[in-house]
Amino acid sequence: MSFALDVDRVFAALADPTRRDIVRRAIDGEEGVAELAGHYPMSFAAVQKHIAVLERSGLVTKQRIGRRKVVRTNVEGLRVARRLLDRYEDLWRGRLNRMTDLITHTKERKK
Amino acid sequence: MSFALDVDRVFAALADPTRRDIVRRAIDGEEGVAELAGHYPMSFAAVQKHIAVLERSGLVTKQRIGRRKVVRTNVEGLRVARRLLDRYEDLWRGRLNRMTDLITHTKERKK
DNA sequence: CATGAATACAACCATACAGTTGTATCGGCG
DNA sequence: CGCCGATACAACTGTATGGTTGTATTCATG
Repeated sequence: MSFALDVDRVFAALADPTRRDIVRRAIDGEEGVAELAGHYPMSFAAVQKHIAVLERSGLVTKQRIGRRKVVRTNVEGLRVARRLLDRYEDLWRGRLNRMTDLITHTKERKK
Repeated sequence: MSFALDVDRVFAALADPTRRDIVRRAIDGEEGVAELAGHYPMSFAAVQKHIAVLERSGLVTKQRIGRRKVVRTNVEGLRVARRLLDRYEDLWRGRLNRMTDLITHTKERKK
């Protein structure tokens, strides 16, 4: 399976509009590489490469169905990124709390 | 000020561990460029460039304090990325709901 | 108001990436 | 089995990126 889910690769993969759109479409997990390629104004091979990038990042997987390979996004990959952003938000809130504490402290000192 | 907050740049900026660490540290908004540079095993100029990338993406801003320029992360930039990931999650849930509907429908047909 | 600390910028190198075209492999189906 | 639909891969081009060193700018402060 070789499931990397490397944070660097996940964010790098999401930094391209074509790839984000592939991720969106592949949520339904119905289209093969060729169908996906049809939606973008670039060569088949280019889209194939984008999908390969997404695959290495762990954001999508491919599964053989009939004679096609269906691309499907792996929500867990999206959650890895989301959790990281959530941690930053937590730190931010922590900072706010510390600032509030400081203000409170100051006020008490002033009394 | 030139506040971009371009999604592409935000994700690209987050795709580097050094830059993510700068974002984390700059949440407290206390260190200047030189202090930040001290934490990483690379040249001052390299860190400066990383900060410039973060600035162009809208993830951090700089503010002159004394003779330093203090770097502080802009939470709104993080939220832009988070919202996008949230939308994917919504689509995913939507897909799950549609699948459930389909199953329900099938069951009813079987009855 | 001159000096030096702090930051910015330019030029350069190596490597990675997005796109192209062309060729090769793979596997379902007549 | 053999064809062909579908996918993969290789080689090449232009451009962006991460890193370096060196020089320029800026401005607080003694």
